[in-house]
Amino acid sequence: MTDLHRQVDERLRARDQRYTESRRQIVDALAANSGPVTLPTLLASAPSLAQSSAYRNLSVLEEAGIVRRLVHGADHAFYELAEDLTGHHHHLVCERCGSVQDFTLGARVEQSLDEAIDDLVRAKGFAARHHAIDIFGLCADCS
Amino acid sequence: MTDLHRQVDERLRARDQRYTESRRQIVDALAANSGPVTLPTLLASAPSLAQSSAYRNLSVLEEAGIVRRLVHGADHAFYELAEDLTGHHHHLVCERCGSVQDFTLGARVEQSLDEAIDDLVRAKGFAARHHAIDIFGLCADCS
DNA sequence: TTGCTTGCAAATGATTTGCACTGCT
DNA sequence: AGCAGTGCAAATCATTTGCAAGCAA
Repeated sequence: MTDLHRQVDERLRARDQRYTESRRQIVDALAANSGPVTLPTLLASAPSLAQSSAYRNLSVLEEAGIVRRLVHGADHAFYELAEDLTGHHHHLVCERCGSVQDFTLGARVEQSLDEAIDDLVRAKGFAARHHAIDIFGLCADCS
Repeated sequence: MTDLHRQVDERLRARDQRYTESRRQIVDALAANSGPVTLPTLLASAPSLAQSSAYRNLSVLEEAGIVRRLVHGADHAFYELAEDLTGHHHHLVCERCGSVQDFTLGARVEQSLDEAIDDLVRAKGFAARHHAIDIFGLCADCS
């Protein structure tokens, strides 16, 4: 059992949930992909899963802080492993084909951004949990 | 006729579309609100509009670059005037009540971010059109 | 046994679309 | 007249949910 699976198992147990075979398949499929995937893509990677179970399990995994759900206006939502399992990153979103690709920013930029956000959020009385940067445009294949 | 209406009219004409009373009502409602609004909110501001017409007109306005549509996972999408009509800004998204609030970052931070993004995007062959920063958490009312 | 999980089929609900009608131009 | 815009009702489609059966503790 890999370290990833151990962490997932732990978080599910903490919420009195079992780490079933279906859930393991979902986590494997998400870990295998380089970026966020849609439900149809996910089902293609784990053909034995029922669609409704996939949705249900993704929502359990999301509540347990294992999976993050992204919505960018395309038909389907995208799913990826939570940042604390894979590392902080952001997304390039193709406005034509809807694909989503990960990227990271240098520590310097992230830090100055964090500081600016801290100030702002304090002034507004907003309790920030995380931030996301999306870059919209055309991916290499579409442009 | 205000400057805003003049600009909208111009962009619609450029696409052979008319600036009708319904569309004007939508633009007024969006301009009157401080942040992005959902369709139900919009309809409340312009009760004589049919729901389907509101959706149809918003999509026309979006294609003409007058309106921007935001999707953040809540039930409804949010709509706001395009940034080149109102100025560059970002969003605080409340994870409990789903409300969305605008904010701006200092020029220094925006600039260092722009530079980082330029480099990145060039390396990936991605044609960037715009970026968005979303901060997720709990708004002042919900926390 | 008890209760979490699953798969199937049916429901939900935001958004889109067909169609007939109204109103610019 | 000719065609864009509108409202109503019906369709679409991702996602959610009810329910009966399977399975782990």
